[in-house]
Amino acid sequence: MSEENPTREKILRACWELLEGGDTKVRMSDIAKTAGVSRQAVYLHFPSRADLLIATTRFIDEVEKVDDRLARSRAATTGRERLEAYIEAWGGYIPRIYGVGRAMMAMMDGDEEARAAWNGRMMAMRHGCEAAINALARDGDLAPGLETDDATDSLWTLLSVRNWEHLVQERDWSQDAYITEIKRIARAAFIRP
Amino acid sequence: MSEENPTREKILRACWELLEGGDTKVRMSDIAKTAGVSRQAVYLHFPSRADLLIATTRFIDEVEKVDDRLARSRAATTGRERLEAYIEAWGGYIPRIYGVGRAMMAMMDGDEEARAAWNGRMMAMRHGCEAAINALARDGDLAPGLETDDATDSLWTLLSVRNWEHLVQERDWSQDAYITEIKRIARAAFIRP
DNA sequence: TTTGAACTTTACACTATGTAAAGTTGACAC
DNA sequence: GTGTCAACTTTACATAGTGTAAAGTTCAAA
Repeated sequence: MSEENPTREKILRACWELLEGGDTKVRMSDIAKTAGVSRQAVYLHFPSRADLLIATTRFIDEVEKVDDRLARSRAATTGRERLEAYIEAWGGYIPRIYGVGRAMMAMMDGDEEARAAWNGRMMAMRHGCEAAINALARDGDLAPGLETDDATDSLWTLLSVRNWEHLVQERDWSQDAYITEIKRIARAAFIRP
Repeated sequence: MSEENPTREKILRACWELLEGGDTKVRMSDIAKTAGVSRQAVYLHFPSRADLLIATTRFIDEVEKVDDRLARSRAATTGRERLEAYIEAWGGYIPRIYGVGRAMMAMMDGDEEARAAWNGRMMAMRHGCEAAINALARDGDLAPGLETDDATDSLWTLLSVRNWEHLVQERDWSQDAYITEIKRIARAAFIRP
């Protein structure tokens, strides 16, 4: 897991666990307690709460192997397949990062570092959208009258964590129903009829 | 404006103005200073920051006449017209409330009262979505295989403030481009081909 | 001239982050 | 054994913002 320091890892796992638990207000002292270390020990490893959250997202990425998941969608040959594969890959990943993502998003206004870190991740996700849209365009399957840039922004918005939150968390959709519906909308909106 | 108390109104307008200005961290003391009253005077009129924000959204609703705007979409006869009219009405209203909305959304995890108030507004918006979807279904124009409940949730998600934020604030889309694209996606996703 | 409401001023309690520094512990070196 | 170093704990404190409390000011109306 590329984490050789056991205390650091205990803290990261504690942070992950607590945020995953849906606790909306996780304090540094909560994390310390869960990790079984003193609050000050946390500051020995992470200069600030924002840094800890950012490190936690990176840690999750490694443990859950995001890149591998998303890379798989690149194997698809046609644009249509690629679009679906990407929605499945990213859409399936959202629940894994939602806990920490929520905390990061909450921290975004106020902490510039957290904002940049989260935006960076979202821009990486946008590249996947761009690749899918470009593959569609290459096949001549992109809906007529659409610029690839705009279609990329649209798809990126459709796949946002907030939309997942709206449907799965607030409206109680199942993960499967979410994936199915997003694919349906994406097909309808981006693929030439 | 139904606001007979001048000091109270000064505070509400100050709050509105500051949040509209994009300031992400507006403090009670900032609002007091802008309103030209002492910080304590604010607490004389509003028990807490959450209450002030909630009162501000209501104030904006009255000044901007949301209900009137949204009601106009009800005049449309066909489902297709109604869908477009509703997207224009609500989509056009989002920029007016975005400043305060952002502050409310930021406050949502942490303050149950703020959460309930904002969710209430969003559920009211969902009713408009439901009416548009029902009108489409009545005309036999709803895309096949769609339950009206699910379609309502989908449209509601598509029209979320967060999606407007993604496109207009983060990706620099014009308001017109936003409206046009949301209408396009909605047509593609919800109307029988 | 008094009274009362609205507002100001001053002070303080509380919570969470983050800084600072002295004390403890245990492994490893010699 | 003794010393030393790093990692960790403990205690204390600075800071920022919300919200409470209460005494003082002002001004208009009875």
